[in-house]
Amino acid sequence: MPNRSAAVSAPPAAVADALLRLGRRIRLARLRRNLRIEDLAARVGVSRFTIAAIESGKPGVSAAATFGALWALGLDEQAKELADPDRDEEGKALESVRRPRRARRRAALNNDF
Amino acid sequence: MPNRSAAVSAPPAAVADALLRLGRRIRLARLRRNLRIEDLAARVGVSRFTIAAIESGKPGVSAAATFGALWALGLDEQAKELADPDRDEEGKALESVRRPRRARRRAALNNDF
DNA sequence: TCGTGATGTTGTCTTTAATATACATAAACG
DNA sequence: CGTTTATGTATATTAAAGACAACATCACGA
Repeated sequence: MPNRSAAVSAPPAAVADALLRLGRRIRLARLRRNLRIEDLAARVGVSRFTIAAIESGKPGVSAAATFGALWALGLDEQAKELADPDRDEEGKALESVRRPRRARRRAALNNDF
Repeated sequence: MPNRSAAVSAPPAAVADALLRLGRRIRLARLRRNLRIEDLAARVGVSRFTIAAIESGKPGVSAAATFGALWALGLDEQAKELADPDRDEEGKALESVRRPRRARRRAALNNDF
């Protein structure tokens, strides 16, 4: 994504690792199905270079291409459960009773003194 | 992802839905933690507009930004298990005994007749 | 082993993702 | 309420994502 963002040009190690692992797994799933990069690319609707980028874990590929690859391989079930609110124990614990539509910084504390 | 690719400009419904759902969930997780878009953006290393794009399910956002948001919210555990080869029953079933490093189209079938 | 074909690599070009700024809107909270 | 401020929207800018072509490499199967 243009105009250098730290998240893409130098992602946190955890993110870079996740993308690398996901790429290797997509490649494995593709080979298991005996699909060429080009075959998968056609199913997803991108060029073979984009699939190659996904499989090598490049940070810049679009989310649509990445999830599209999972979908084209029939691996999108788990993707649907990503960030499931019911499983977000930390989030549930932190959640206040009311669920605001906007976050708010703690009060400005503009009191005198 | 520049240069219009069908996968991004008009993703399959299943992919578009997945991105929309993921975006809504990221927003919910952020609000539960009482973070502003800007706060999350700072953690991820992108601008607030990119987080807004993720939360609205835009297909073009980079995978690094998307996974970075999950990571910054502490929701990356499930992401690590995406496309787990051990759970890919279809893939395991299709897999040949040998695991080739390249897919190959079925024999050219150039036999006479 | 040999030829075919899948994948890697390099380079160019086009399109657009991501940024930044400014302003509008509307939700929180006192 | 009324003020504060988070978020939405619009525009302009810029750097990179993605496509395409050509060639190199090397794995696979006959």
